[in-house]
Amino acid sequence: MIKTKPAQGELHRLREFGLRALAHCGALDEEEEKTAHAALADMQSVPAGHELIAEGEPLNRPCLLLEGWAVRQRVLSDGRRQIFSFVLPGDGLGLCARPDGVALHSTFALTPVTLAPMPLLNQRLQTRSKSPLSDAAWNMISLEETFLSNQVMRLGRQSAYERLIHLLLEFHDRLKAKGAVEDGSFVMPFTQEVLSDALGLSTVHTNRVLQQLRRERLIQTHAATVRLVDLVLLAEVADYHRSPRLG
Amino acid sequence: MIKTKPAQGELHRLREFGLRALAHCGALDEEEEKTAHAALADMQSVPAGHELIAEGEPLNRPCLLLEGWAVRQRVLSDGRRQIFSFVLPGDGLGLCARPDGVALHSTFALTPVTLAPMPLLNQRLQTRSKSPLSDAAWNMISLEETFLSNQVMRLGRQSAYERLIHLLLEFHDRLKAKGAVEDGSFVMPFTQEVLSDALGLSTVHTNRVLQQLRRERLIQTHAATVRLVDLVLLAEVADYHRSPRLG
DNA sequence: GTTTGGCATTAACATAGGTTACACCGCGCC
DNA sequence: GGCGCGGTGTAACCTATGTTAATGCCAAAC
Repeated sequence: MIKTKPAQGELHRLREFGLRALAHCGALDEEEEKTAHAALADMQSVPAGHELIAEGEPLNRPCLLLEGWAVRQRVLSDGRRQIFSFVLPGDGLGLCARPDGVALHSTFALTPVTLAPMPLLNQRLQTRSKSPLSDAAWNMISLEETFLSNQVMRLGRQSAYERLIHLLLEFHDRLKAKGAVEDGSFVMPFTQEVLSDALGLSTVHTNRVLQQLRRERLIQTHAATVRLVDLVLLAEVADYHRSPRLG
Repeated sequence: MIKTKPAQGELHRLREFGLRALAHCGALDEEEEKTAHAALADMQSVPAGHELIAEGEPLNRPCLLLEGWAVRQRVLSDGRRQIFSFVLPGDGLGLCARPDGVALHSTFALTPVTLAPMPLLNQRLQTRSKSPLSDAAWNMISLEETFLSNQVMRLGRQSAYERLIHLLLEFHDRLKAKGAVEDGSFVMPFTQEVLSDALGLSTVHTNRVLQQLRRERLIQTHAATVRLVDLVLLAEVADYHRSPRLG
């Protein structure tokens, strides 16, 4: 896999972002902050389209995603793809509660990504030491589970219209918790095909529903930026409930 | 909740079944077997239709399901129900890897069930002691995750026909691992509505697909018993792969 | 600056699956 | 033995979503 260091100027910004993301899940004490700070120096960039974790791979290299988006996915033997969940900047990657865990899904960079290995995260999960950092790790795992549960609900019992809204709201809230939302608008740096593979729809239909939402003035888009215009109404329509753990 | 002891005669059989189920996931040493044996004395029966674990409830009372079937489910505010996973006899219930875990789904008895509290299971998860019983607990959790992943794949990217076959094969393999399959046939003690709510289909369509499978002589049914006639062909059609962890 | 290729958009058409409604069947209950 | 009820089986019809294919747009590559 091709890996490079990010540009010098970026480095500082990303490191700060990483520390904030960790602290957001559970405030770090001084010692932990130092360890995390050191780990963040190891950050690496990977181009879009690369596989970050292969299905079946042992999960022993936890990372923090500092920049870019990734997905967890599986592919049927005839090529149909299902996206299970999204990994956003500030999210953990390759975490595992089980001692001998193995990846159930392949993890895949949607955009160029920057990530930093964060071995402490799994260590803390394994040893069950009680610390802010282990809180952070458990929080991340716990959120992943919540999102997966929502994904099942969407796919099983919601219409395309509801599903799309529900997913957009999830993005909104997750990004907002990371300070990446401005007046209801945020960046979704990927194609409608990705959205379709997450929602279990065809690209054509995903596009139709997007058009409808625009016509109804529930969302606005330009380039990769989406703006959710009426959050309350959208949440109502899609039976969406904000995860309390998003803080 | 109404709880009663099962009949005397049953008690012995169910206890043996419970011990075998635990041992199947990770062979017990003598001491653990004694503890488990004692715990199994506390078994209780709950009538069909009762909620065993409420959504949001803290997961601190792990149990072993000894008899009957249960489901984990969520319900949308307009009443649409989605079943996330099934709990079969011999499966664990209320397990949680996280220290402060809370149920994401409501767990619900499909039939009258008998279950035994098994506090040791969570203890072992929490303390990370290395023992056969903790292997068993992790195995159960790990299987749950696998099945949930398969559920997403089914709902997102498979046709009704494929979905149904895939789920039937999953039942087959899980029950077979517990010795409850005889020449490809096993008991599914619940209505087609349950199947529909698991597969994200209407009951009418579930019925249609069942008819089709019968016409194609891929399955046979009588009363609540199903027989999968050609396992290899079925697996091929539904892109089904047996979980290696089923032993 | 032209070409090219990926992506969004749109239209026409096809179909899987949903909805409603009703008949039927077995079973417990009076 | 008749009645009521929950479940299965069907049919007719409807619609959400898939498929195919064509068009246009824009940005990167040449």
